[in-house]
Amino acid sequence: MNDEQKVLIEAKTEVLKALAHPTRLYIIEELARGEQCVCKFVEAIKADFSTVSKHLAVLKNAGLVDIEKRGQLVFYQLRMQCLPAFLNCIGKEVAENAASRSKIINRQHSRSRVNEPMEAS
Amino acid sequence: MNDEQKVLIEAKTEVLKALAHPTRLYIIEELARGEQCVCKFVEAIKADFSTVSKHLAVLKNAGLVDIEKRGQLVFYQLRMQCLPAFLNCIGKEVAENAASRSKIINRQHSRSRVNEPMEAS
DNA sequence: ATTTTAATTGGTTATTTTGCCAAATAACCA
DNA sequence: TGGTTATTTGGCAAAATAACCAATTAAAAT
Repeated sequence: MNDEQKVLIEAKTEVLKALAHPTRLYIIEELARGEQCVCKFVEAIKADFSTVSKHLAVLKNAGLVDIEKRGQLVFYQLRMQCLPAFLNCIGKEVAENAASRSKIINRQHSRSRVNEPMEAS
Repeated sequence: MNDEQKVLIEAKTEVLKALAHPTRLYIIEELARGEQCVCKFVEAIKADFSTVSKHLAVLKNAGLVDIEKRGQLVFYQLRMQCLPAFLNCIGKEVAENAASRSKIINRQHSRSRVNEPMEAS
């Protein structure tokens, strides 16, 4: 593995690390349905404002979201268009793997599925 | 967020956590090109055998790889078919984001791209 | 101008993850 | 049988992450 390879892999890892937390994944899935302000997440997640804000900062630094400030609210929007398809695929896999153990995950997966945007090549 | 939602999100997060490490991501990308034995990774990664083995265990527990023991070698194979497409997409994004800063990542991305299997619906 | 509301930042502590070493398995070979 | 090679497991120290509190910034409303 040479240096260039390493740089690229580490950059991709940053993106994956940003996704790899339940709170952040939840935020991403919400954003897949449309932009949201920070306050909405705080409400839904029931964590400290500062906690949510820090998670959002991680997503922003990874390039996964864009920000738009309107009035005193800050709106976050999903940036990486290939995400919904992938998350739906993971959801499907996870549901299949869990199928033998329980049916809860399966049912929930159908409900949480999100529309995937058109492929922009 | 109800309990069912939580269970599903946490299950998906496990998968993403498994991907979110440079060594494991490297392994996954190699596996996308075809099965490999543990010893090949040890060589390429230059880490302790035990370290590589533990990373592989993480991938296995997340359901990302299958194992096949042949003789004294253990072969790992990629399981989640939607991974290559997603990793290629992340690579593209990362390359674009980095474009202004440096051209290294861009060049490397073209080279590391991996073929995506047919969509199995 | 001051207060209020929304959000971010800094600091601290607790938890999780990682990587190496040494020891244990497991299959093949002499 | 005993030895060698490939791999996994257990344990521990070091590094990275996460969550909360307090303090700060910034826009809006009074």
